[in-house]
Amino acid sequence: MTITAIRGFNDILPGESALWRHIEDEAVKVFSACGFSEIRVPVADRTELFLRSIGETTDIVEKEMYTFTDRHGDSLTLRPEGTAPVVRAYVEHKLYTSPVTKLFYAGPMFRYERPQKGRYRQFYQIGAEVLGDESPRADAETIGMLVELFRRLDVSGITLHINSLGCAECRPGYKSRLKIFLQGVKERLCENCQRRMDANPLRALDCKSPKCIEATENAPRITEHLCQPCNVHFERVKHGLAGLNIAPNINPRMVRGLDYYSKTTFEITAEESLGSQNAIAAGGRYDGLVSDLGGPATPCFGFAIGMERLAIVIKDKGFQERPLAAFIALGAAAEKKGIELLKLWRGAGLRITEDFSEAPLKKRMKRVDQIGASFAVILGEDEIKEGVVSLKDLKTAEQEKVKWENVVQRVFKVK
RNA sequence: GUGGGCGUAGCUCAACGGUUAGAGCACUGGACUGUGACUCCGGGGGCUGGGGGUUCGAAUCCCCUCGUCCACCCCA
Repeated sequence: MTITAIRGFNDILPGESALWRHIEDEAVKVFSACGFSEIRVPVADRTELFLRSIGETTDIVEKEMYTFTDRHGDSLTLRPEGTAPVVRAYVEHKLYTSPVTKLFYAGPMFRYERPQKGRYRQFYQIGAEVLGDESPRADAETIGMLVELFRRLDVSGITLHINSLGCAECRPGYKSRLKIFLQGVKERLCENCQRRMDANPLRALDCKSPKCIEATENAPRITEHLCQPCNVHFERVKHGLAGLNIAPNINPRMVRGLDYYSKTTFEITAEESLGSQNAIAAGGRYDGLVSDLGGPATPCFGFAIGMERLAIVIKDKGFQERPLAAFIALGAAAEKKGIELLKLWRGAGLRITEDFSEAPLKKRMKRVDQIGASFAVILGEDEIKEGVVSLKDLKTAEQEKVKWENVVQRVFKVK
C-alpha cells in the first residue's frame, strides 16, 4: 500500500491553492489597512493553556484535542484555536505596555473530529484580535472590517448574528434563572441537554434538537437580563453596526463553544452550499481571558475565519491565477539568449516558464499547452537575427512576431 | 463518539453469480524533423481498497477491516 495522508489532514493542490493565496492576500491587505500587525505563534502549546482558556467542560477540551506527552514528559497540545496562544504570547511578552494592540494570524488548527464538508482535523483559520480596547466601537468596527473583507472577496448571502452573553456581574444571575426554568421542563429536553444542564445550562438554548427548541421557547432571554453596563455596551455595538450599514440578526439563543467569551458574541453564516456547517467566521469579546492567564485586566475582542468554508463559498466566483507564458528555445544560441530575456520579462512581472526538453517543436508545443500556458514564446535562429520572438496565443492560435522588449505588454494586452 | 451512502484504470463511470473486467476522457507512439489544441491509426495501463467466508465459479452474495463522502453531536 502506498502511504496516504492522515484522516482529516488534506493537501491543498495547486488548483485550489491559488484561491487560498488570494484569500490570505486580501485579508492581509484589509487587516493591515486597519492597523493590525501579524503575529506568528507556535502550533503547539502547553496543554494547560487550553484547559484554562477554552474551558474544561467544553467539547473541544473534553474530546477534540490532539494532546501528547513529549520526550521530556510535558503535556503538549496542537492548538485547537488561535486566541489562547495569541493571548499567552501577549502576556508573556508584556505587549500590554502598549494601550492597545491589534494582531492578526493565519495558520492551521487541529481538532480531532469526524471529517465532513467544511470540517477537517487540520483546518485553517485567519483571525484577528484587538487587545486592550473596551469600547463597543471596537466590536462594531472589527466586525465591519470582517464584512469588508467578505465584500472584497465577493462572498454573497452572508448573515451576521449577534448576541451578548453578559459579564461576570450579570451572567451568574441569569444562569441560575435559566437553570430554574430548565428544571421545570427537564423531561422535555434531549439527553445531552439534561446531562449538561448544571455545568453549562446556556447550551440548551443553542441545541438544534426540535424538542429542546420547543421546550425552551419561553426561556428567559439573556438580552433581557443584562446588567446596565452590558446593556449599554450591547446597544452601542448595534448602533455602531448601524452606522456601518450592517443589519445584524439579534439571536439571544446563540451561545459560543468557548468559555472565555463575555458581552458581545457573533457569527457570520453563509447560506450557500455549506449545509449545517454554515458558520464561516465567528468571534466575540473576551474581557476576562488576559487576566485569567496572568496578565493585567485587559478587555479584548476578536474573531476567526474558517478558511475551508470560506473557500467553498467563493470557489465558483471565477478567481484565477495570472496567465502563464512558456518559453521555447530552439538551439544553443537561443537557450543562451533566453537566460537574458527571461530575466528581463520576469523582472517586468510576466509569469513565464521554460520548456527545457530537446524534443521536436511539435512535441514541445504540446507540452506547453498541457502545462496550462496561455502563450508560447518561441525563439529560434530567425528570431534572434530579427530581435523578435514568435508569440503564439494558444487559445486563439494567432501568432505574430513581437520585439523582445514588447513581449510583456503584448501578453498583458490580451490577458 | 453515533447513523447512513460509496470504494472497479490518473479521472468519470459500465459489467444478470458465468469466457481473458470494459468505455469515454486523460496519458503515450505514429501519420506530421519550426507549431499545440481538431482528425485518423496504434500502445501502455487494474492484486475490482485489504482480509476472511459461501460457491464448481465472486467486482457481484455474507462477515470483518480500512478509506472516503454525507449527516448528527459540536464547531471555524
